[in-house]
Amino acid sequence: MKTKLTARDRIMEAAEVVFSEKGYHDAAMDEIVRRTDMSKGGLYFHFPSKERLFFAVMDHLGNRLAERINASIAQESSAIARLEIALTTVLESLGKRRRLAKLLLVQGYSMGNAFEKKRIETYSRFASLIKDNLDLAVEEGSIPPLDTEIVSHLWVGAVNEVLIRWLYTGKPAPVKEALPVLKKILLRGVGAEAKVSIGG
Amino acid sequence: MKTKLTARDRIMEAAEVVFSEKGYHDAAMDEIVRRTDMSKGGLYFHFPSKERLFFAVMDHLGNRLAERINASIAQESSAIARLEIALTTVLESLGKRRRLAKLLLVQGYSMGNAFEKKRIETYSRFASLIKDNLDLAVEEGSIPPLDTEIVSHLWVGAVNEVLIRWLYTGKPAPVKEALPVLKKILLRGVGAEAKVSIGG
DNA sequence: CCCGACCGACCGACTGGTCGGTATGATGGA
DNA sequence: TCCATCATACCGACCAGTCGGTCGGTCGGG
Repeated sequence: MKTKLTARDRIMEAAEVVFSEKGYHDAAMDEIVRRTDMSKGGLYFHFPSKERLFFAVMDHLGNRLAERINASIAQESSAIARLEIALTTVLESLGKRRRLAKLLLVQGYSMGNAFEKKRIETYSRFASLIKDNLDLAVEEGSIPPLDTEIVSHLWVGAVNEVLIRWLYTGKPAPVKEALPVLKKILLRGVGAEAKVSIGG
Repeated sequence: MKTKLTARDRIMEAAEVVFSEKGYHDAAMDEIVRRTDMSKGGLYFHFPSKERLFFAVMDHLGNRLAERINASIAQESSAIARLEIALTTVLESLGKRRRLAKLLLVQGYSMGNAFEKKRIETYSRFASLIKDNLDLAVEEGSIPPLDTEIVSHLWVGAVNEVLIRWLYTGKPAPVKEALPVLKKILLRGVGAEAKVSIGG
C-alpha cells in the first residue's frame, strides 16, 4: 500500500474544498479540475457527473464522522454516557473543521430538490444512532419511555442549528459554550441528568 | 385601500409558488413571468433582481407567520403558556401550508452563500421571540436560570428539523404527532412541565 | 528479445442550451 | 405632453458534459 493518493482521492479532496467554499451549484467543475493535476476528461473518467461526485464526497465525510463517533462511544457502557460522548464528538469534530461542517450541513441544498434523498439518508444515520441509545436508556430504566423516533430528530435538529449558527456568525463556540448547554437541556428533556453538569 | 392586488403583490404570489416548488436556483424568472399576467420587462420594473424578489417573498411570509404568532400569544399571561402556544401556532401554520414551509425552511439555500444573512435574520427573529419568553419564565421563577440565547436556537433547530423531515417524508404529522412530543421534551428540557402532557 | 495490437487513463477544445438581465419602444392616464 | 408602466426581442456569460484523440504500458506470438 502506497502512501500516494489515488486519482479518485485527489479529485475528491479538490472537490471537498471547492464544494465547501462555493456550495454545490456555484462550484464549477472547471475549478475542481483546476485544483487537481488532472483534466476535465480525466475527472469525468472517474466520476460520471457533478452530482455523483458531490454525493461521493458527502458519503466520505459522513463515514469519517460516523467512524469517529463509533470509536468514541465504543468503550462506554451506559446508554446515557454514550449519548453524551456522541454529542461531544460531533461538536468537537465539526467545530474544528469548518469546511467539513459547512459541506455536510449546508452546501448540499443548492443542489435543489435532488438533495432531499441524500439529506434524509445522512441525517437519519445520525438520528438512528441517537434513537438506538435512547431506546437502550429506556430499557435500562435510566429515562422514562418516550417517542424516541421524534426525539432523535429533535436532537439532530438542535445540534444542526447550533452548528449552522456557529458557521454563519462564529458563535457560540461549539465545544466550550454550546456543548454544555446542549447536553444539559437535551438530557433533561428526555428525563435524565447530565453526569457532568454545568456550573450554574 | 382597494381589495384588488397590486402588480407587486401579483408578482410575489407567482414567485412564491415557483420558488417554493423549484427552489431559488431552479426557479426561472421566465416561469414566474409566465404565471403572472405580465411581461419580463414589467416584472423587472418592480423588482431589480431575482435575489431581491426572493427576499421580498421571504420577508412577506416571515412577517405573516410572526404576526400569527404574536396574535396567538397576546392573551396568554404566563411565559410558559406563551411558549406552548407559539410552538402550536408555528406547527399549525407551517403544517397546513407545505408551500410556505418549504420556501421558508429550505428553498433559500440554493441561493448560495448570499443566503446566509437572510437566514440568520429570519431565524433570529423567531429565536428572539423564544428567548424573550424564556427570560421572562426565569424571572417569573417558573424555570431555573439557563443560557436562553443558546437554548432558543436549540428550540428553533428542533422545530426546524422536525418540519423539514415532515416536508421530505410526510411524517410525523406536525400537529397531531410532533407537537406533543416537542412540547413535552423542550419544556422539560428547560425545567418546566407541559401543562397538557401526552397520553403515554 | 522484439514488435504490433490493444487498453486504461487521461487530455482539453468545443457545444448546446439555459437564464438573468437589458435595450428600446409602445401605451395610456393625468 | 410626460412619465409611470409594461411589452418584446435580444444579449452574452456561464457551464455541465462530450468527443476525437494521445500516451505509456503490457501481453502474447514469433
